[in-house]
Amino acid sequence: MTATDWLPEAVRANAIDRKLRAGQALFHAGDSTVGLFEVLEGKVRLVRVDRSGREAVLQAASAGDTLAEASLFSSTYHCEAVATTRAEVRLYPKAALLAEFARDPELVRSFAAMLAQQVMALRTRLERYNIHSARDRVQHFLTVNMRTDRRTVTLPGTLKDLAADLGLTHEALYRTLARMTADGEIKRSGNIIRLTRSTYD
Amino acid sequence: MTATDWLPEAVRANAIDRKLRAGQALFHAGDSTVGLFEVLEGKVRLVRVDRSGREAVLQAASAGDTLAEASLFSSTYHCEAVATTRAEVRLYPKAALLAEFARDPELVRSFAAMLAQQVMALRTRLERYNIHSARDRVQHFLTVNMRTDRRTVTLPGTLKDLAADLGLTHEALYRTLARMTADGEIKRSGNIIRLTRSTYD
DNA sequence: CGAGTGATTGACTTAGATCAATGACCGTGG
DNA sequence: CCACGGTCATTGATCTAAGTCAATCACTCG
Repeated sequence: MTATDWLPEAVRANAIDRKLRAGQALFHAGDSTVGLFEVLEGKVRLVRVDRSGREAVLQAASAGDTLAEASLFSSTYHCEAVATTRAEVRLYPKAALLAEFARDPELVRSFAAMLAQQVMALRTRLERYNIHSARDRVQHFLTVNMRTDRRTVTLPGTLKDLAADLGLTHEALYRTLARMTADGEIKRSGNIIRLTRSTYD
Repeated sequence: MTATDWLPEAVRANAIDRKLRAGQALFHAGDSTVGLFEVLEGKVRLVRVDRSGREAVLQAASAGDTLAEASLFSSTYHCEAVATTRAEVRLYPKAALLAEFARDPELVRSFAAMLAQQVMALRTRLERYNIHSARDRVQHFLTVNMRTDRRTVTLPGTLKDLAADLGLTHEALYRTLARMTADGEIKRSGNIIRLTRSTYD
């Protein structure tokens, strides 16, 4: 379920790791594309800069995220990539990847499947962000991430991470969870949240 | 640049159009997947329902949007699709699509390229949503959607649509634009916004 | 043991949501 | 041809939920 699971050995073997210091650029707009990046450690940002020097973040990638998938189908980059912390990235060179794509059509399908999955996940997060109330946003998250028992959700990381993921401050999340617990809507034990059967049904 | 541009004639020829009344379901969780949907008119929602009947919207698709790309690689649906208005959808049957995929590897690449593009666009919108200030959010939108002259942005639809896209109420957007205009940051003429050179640089 | 981080709660402020009203515009049907 | 219903654009007033600042406690790690 990691974003690079679909990559075959042939491509992995050609990967190149690279360390970056904070502030160092990975590529610039206009550079020729070199391949697919995976962030191993630290944080890397894709940024577009307008003529007055204002920056707009296109993506903030952390460990485990992939970068610049679309660049595989384009000859130059259209944004900057900069490490915002000391970071380590892995490059899967474009040539090796495209060669594998040509040799193995099934691989392209896996790639497409992974991308389709991502599109869905991103759209879902986007919908969540359209909900303005913190409580409803948490509800949305819980409903979507319910385990198959349809009762519990296991939180992946820290609550702070979750807060960032939900687009809330961590304080707002703590308070919201506290209120939901007080109202008997959920029960928490460690990093597991149990949905209490709603009263109206 | 439409989401279905990559579809070849062979697949288009097999498309099936279908009209839905408001509230009508397109498919249910557990149903076998039938193909890729394109919304021609109206609105269709992908929804996940939890055991207490609470709904979480996974995607709200309007005219021009595509639906359930990931279902091409899965045998059953994992959510409900319901028209929220009278709507018309076009179905590209799975069999025809997969057959074309098998016949023409280049097509899968086009599909992947389109998805990669979408992933990037969605990630960018997500980053925008992480910005809490309405003004900075508008700035982000403008910087990202600047035309090649790097000075002007042409608004696609109505301001209300844009507001929804930005995750703001239309009132908030009007006010923000008014303030930015008053501050000389932008100039508006019709649906074109011109970025005034920032003062600090 | 002290530094660093996560979890939590309190107090205060504010930006944006909400409710409301108005004018412009546009198509349409009588 | 014009009145009318609908939607967009815009602005005002008000309210509240979430952001911000701040403090505390628990825990881990070297």
